[in-house]
Amino acid sequence: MDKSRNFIEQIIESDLEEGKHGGKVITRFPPEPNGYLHIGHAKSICLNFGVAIEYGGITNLRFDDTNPSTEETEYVESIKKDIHWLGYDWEDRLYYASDYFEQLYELAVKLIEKGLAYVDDSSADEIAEEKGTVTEPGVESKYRARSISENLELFQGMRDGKFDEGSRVLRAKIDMASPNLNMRDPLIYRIKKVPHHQTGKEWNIYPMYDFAHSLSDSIENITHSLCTLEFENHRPLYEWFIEKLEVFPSRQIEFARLNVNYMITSKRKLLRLVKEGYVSGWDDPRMPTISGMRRRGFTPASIRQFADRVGVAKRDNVIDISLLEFCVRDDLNARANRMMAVLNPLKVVIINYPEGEVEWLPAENNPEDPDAGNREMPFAREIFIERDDFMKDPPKKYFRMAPGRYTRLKHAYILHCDDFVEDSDGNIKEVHCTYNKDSKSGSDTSGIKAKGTLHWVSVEHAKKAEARLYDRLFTEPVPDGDPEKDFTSFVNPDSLTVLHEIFVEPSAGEIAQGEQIQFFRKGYFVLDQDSTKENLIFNRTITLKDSWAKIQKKHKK
RNA sequence: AGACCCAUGGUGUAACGGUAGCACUCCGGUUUUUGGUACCGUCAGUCAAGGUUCGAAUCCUUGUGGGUCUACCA
Repeated sequence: MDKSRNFIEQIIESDLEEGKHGGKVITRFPPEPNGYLHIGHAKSICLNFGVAIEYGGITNLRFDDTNPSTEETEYVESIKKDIHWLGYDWEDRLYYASDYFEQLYELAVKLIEKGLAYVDDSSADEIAEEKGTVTEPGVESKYRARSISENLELFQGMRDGKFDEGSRVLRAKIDMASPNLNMRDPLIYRIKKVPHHQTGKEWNIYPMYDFAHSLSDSIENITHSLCTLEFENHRPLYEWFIEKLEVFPSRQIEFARLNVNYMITSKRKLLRLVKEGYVSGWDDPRMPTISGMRRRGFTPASIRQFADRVGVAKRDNVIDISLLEFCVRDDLNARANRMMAVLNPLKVVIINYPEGEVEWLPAENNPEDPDAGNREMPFAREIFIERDDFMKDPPKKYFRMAPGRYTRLKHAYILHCDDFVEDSDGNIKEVHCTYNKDSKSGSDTSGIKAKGTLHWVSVEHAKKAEARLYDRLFTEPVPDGDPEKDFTSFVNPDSLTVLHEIFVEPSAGEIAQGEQIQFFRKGYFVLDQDSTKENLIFNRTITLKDSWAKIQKKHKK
């Protein structure tokens, strides 16, 4: 059975068959260093690096740093870290568009010499005015007919800093009547007397995106330049520069950007969430940023799997976040060791268990992975169980602990619930049970059948910890889809719940930062970067699927 | 409304002129010392109308619906 190919893979395979570019495949990931990478970038990274790997090619990392007023090295560093974390490597091919500023300048000069570019003294407003509209053609600038030598001299003057910002631009001379607005004499250089994070004060002019991107691709011999759909209308311009300058023919191919419901990926809106304090920062575990997902406990493999499963096509899409959640659970189920933590404790006293006695019971680390080995858990007279694992008056399908019932403690014994203590308000204070000595896990000869299996920790041995429970950041599937309401009004007030006193089994105190674990029956967790030996902090990556919650929900209705 | 692009179950994606398949979700079931996992099953789709063809999701035409574009941003 052949793996089905997306349309980009099909293009590459057909190019390969034709022997185009000598069978080479070179892609690039071209982030602008003006923000943090998010889930949408992850798709692009996986696509670009993925197809190169698939077809024996290479992928360059190139920072598209042509606008020094919004870009910073802080972003350069975070972007590099995120790509490596995702599992991809550009080896020694770390480039910047700014590496090519001199070459790009020369190419602009060449365009002028060919009579295909001119310096325009018009103001931004005038240029906008003369651009025309979608239904009306534009008007040619009065500076359009300048001589080549005058253009050359003025362009050199722009470079030398002789003119003020905004006073002049270099434009390509194409067609002011083109139905494609991008072809109506687009700007290719503007004056910006702003220091650049890579080139310092060397330049007074900076190239525009279309010019820089097309020609940077060409300079790097990029064979397949993959970008999102909104650049589709730019492709004729991309090709115009390459054709007129007779340089390496990179090809731009557009695919649909990734959208995920209950998430937003607009850099501007993400910035607002940070600036306005809805989240703690770019790496808040609720953010769709790569750094946020990493802190949340998502694994690189799960994100790669997700990127693979969403597919690549040209139609607009909104992926159901449950697919991402599935990928995360699927990966974590296989690799996360199980441990026990009681998030909302209820004390159980095993009245026939000797006071002061402690048994260390072997506990399997991961039923999905026989090589994961065992650990030992202390068992004693007083334990904590989860508060909602006991009900004094249980409904029909409830099969956890209740008076008169038998319940299994995972890796330990079967308990019979004898009695419970409640205060005057009806709050359960503690539960009294008797255990059956012959029901020990692995050597159960008691013959007792227990429907439910509970997690637990020994009161005496458990460590206190903090848990941060995360949920979807928004309450609406498309938070920015309502023009009437600001997306911030849909921030989920319950997206973060902090539990200050949970109890974890002793070995949970020894896990490494960033190590994913499953708290038995409660979900996948990871140690947060704020965690210390004294103050353990666990981030809940995601809950387990919970069919009991589903049953409850159905009965409420 | 001018140009360009897109249209397959609830969601996403295959099928390249020859039996509409896969995944997620939903629903139901089996197994289970995690109400997890695994496994099985149910429901459910070619935007519309013409045309070409023995045969159309696929090619053509028209329509409809959606997206992008009028930054000295990328």
